[in-house]
Amino acid sequence: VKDAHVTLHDVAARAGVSVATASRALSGIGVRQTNRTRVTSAAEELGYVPNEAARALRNVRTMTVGVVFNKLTGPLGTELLDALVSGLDQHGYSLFVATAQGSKERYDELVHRFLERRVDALLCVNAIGDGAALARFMAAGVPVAALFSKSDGYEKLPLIAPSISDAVADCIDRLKALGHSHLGILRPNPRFRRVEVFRRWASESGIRLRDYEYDEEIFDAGGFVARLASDTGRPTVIVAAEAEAIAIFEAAQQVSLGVPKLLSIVAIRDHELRMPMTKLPISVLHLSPSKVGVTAVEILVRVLSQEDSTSALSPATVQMGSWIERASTGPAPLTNSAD
Amino acid sequence: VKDAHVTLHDVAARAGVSVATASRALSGIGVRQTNRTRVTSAAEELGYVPNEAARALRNVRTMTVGVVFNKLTGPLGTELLDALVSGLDQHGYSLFVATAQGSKERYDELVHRFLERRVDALLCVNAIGDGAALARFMAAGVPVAALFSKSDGYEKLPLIAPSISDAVADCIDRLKALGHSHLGILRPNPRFRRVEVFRRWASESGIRLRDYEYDEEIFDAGGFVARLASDTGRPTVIVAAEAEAIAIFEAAQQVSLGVPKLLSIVAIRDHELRMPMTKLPISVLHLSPSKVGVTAVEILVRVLSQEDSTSALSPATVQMGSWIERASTGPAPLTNSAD
DNA sequence: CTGAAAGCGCTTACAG
DNA sequence: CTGAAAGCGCTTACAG
Repeated sequence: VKDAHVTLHDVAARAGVSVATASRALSGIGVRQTNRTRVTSAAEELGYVPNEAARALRNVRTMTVGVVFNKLTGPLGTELLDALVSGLDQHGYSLFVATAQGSKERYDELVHRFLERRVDALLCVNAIGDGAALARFMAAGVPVAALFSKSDGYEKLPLIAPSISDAVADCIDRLKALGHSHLGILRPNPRFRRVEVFRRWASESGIRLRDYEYDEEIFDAGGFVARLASDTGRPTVIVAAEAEAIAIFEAAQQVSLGVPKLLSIVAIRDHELRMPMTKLPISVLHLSPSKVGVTAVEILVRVLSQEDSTSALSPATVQMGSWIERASTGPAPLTNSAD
Repeated sequence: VKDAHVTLHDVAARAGVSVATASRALSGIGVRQTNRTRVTSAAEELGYVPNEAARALRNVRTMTVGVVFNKLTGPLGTELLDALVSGLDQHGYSLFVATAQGSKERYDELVHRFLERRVDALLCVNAIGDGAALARFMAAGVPVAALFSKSDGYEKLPLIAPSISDAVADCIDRLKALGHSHLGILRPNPRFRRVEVFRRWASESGIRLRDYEYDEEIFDAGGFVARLASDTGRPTVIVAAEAEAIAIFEAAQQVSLGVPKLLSIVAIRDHELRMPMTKLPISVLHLSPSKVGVTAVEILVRVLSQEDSTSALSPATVQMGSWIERASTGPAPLTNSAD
């Protein structure tokens, strides 16, 4: 029962031509007008659907791209994937998706799997593992790129990295114009590289920067705000992830630490999801991972469409941040400008 | 440069055997021990990676599954996808992903595309469009299932549908035990089928149910709570989507409509994302779309592994809800039990 | 156990 | 413009 598929041979027979002519007619190569119409209508009547797998074997290209995620869940991944799948689709590529769910071993296995699938290109999102299969991709001239971040054996891959430095610059410029000279950043303990971008721009603008570490799991906004309120030398602006920024905003209102009158707040928004729990007008640094996807597709398609498969994917930095000012940031209070 | 891939022919040559023997050795079919080792080591040395596309052409199966989404973004989609890709992967299948981004035409095109790819099975999430290509899938004996919901031309597909009725039953039972007899449901205007499930179980338990419609975009929690507070015949429990439930909780506190003393609240949680804006202990009906994915994979694999490809995918209903009680639900107040 | 051969469905030089 | 033929890389009856 399986494979009741109509084949090119069937079409050719019905049209009374050779398979070669049928193939040419269907792909728009020069054939006599009469033959063309006969073939196309035969294909139509029979419900012919070309076998892409067979075509892939004959041609070298499979017209597929593989993307392997470290973790798929989480809003960043979804947005990226959405951009990738839509973009590649427009260029005729189908996308294989795989996820390692945090396991290095799985990650390497999945990369190898796509080698077997003969994908035309490979995208490694937040790559981890030994990258043993990468050499084979190189040997076969298959372009491979890392997305977002890379590590371990994937270190040598060209990286298409996200950046928010432009948006941070906008934000800092604006805060400075508002008279702020002391900025506090709330960050979960260990890695939170974004702080570094702020540090750089702040120092360039002559703005003091202070770190506040906290436990992501049990952030006590009330306590934080209380400590802040009793600190006469406190920053006049606080930057935090959106959830924490909201909590701080609410807590600040309750201890009458007016926002933005006495304290300005900037949120970093990780995702596109509607955030309806609050009507609070928070100024925000908005991240759009889809921009990384769009850029990745552009770079990929450019390389793939070249005859000379230099296979040289160029690394890139994608500005995925944007600065949106709302009412949670205002002029710096005069009171504690001189601490 | 492209396709510097080592082929089975190369391996056979180096091992000094025929390609047939090489093939058999690699797939563990009976060959002499000496030959087996020679072939495997030859393959190892050459870095042989089997060409899955060629294998697919020869065998009938491509060991691929296609999933087309109506919309990929949004937490439901991600969780479902994660479950699908992990599950199928374990059974050796690779997953093609596509998204129509809300367009019916695109949806149909993408389904057709997967026909060309000769996927072994097709999953249609929230299918829309004329479903013109479905007949071809049928003819080819390729199993196709709809996930979550179906419409238009996809109506006749077996549906793997999510349900929360078990969790709702748990919730209602509990509320009844707490003495509640009047329940209010907040729902965005048009479609919000979930309400029906509540209606059914409420009526079975002899609980009165009242609908409140609202505008999702500009829900005024303060106004809602104010109206509620001044209504002596108000429900003693309110069910709402999580965002709105939180807003109501907060608003209720401000007008001293104590939760759960005077009003119990139940939230419906659509996704897995950490929801840190609130420390509020809200009782919740939790949705896990990944369960739908897991079930889909089970059903699919069962059919695919059958010799007699009956291609008969069975429809199923997946309980994806769970009832989690916290402190926002308590005993019904005595005051307005007799309205 | 092993090899030569056929064939999966297509495309494309190669001759007419 | 057209057809017969080769070949993409594999697997599997079919004979030895």
